[in-house]
Amino acid sequence: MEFTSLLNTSLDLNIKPLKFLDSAPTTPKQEVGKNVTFAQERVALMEELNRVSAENKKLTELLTVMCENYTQLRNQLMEHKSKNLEILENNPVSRKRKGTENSSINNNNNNMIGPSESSSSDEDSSKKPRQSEQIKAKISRVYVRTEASDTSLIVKDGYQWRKYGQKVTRDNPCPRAYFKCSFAPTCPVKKKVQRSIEDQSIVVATYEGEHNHPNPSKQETTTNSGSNRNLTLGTVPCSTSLSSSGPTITLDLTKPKQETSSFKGKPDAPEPFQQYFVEQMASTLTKDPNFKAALAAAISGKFLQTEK
DNA sequence: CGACTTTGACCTGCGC
DNA sequence: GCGCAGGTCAAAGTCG
Repeated sequence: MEFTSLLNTSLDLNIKPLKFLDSAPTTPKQEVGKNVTFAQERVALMEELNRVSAENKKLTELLTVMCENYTQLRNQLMEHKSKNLEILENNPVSRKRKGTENSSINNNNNNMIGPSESSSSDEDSSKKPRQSEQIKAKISRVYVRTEASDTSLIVKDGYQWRKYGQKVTRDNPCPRAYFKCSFAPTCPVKKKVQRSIEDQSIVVATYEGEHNHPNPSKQETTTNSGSNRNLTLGTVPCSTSLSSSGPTITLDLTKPKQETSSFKGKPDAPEPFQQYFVEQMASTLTKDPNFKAALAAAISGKFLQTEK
């Protein structure tokens, strides 16, 4: 478990200042009523703190499980890739359009997020000769969770796209939309967007090629202050958003491969990752009214202590 | 009026 | 060669 050992997600809420209440000096009889109220508040605060601590512990456990799953999946992926390479070396010529071995050796798997789609999509394996130059181009796949009721195949990645076609493919009843980057007329990047056949709330966006211009949204990101924030996850650019269906992390995998894969290659350099987690946790906690209440109680307790 | 979307037609590659 | 399937084109429609 490489990350949990490096990430200390527990929150040092410094609950000790409240202990002054236990050792509060004896008060005159006329303040007995006041003490009762204080005692009640103290009990309530302690309960609140216990609850928040328990929640914190739960979150830490959850994170541990997530990291374990990630490592497991990564190992499986590496194993799978090496196996496929062996197969390809043994059978170098395969003209099957539906061949899965081609798709498994291209860049897709390196950039995959979420569950790997072992079934279906063959769009990357069926490259035409006139697109032979594009085979070399970067191909990445991004999974984005959206509202299942949302029928628009829009993946907000900061770039400007122009839809030029839509097609219903054989293996997926949901239509596939074809987009071209319209920010720069010379930009060769294309994008295919289709809902996952397994989970229709997940939209799969496949990017082909590299943008020959900067991300037009990057200027805006510096002034972003809403619920949508753009962060940099190490060298992996990503954006987070909180929706009714829960938080969504979208990785911008259109960046050059060496940049996006550097995280995988250097799991022993998790500082930006840790920073990202801290930011995420801080963001989540500041949105939690219970946490705010507990924090306010802790701070007011500290003030009371200094006043005495 | 320009930019964008929709959608049917067309092109091309692949398998049989 | 034919049919199928994915990808692209371009005219028509829509919207701000």
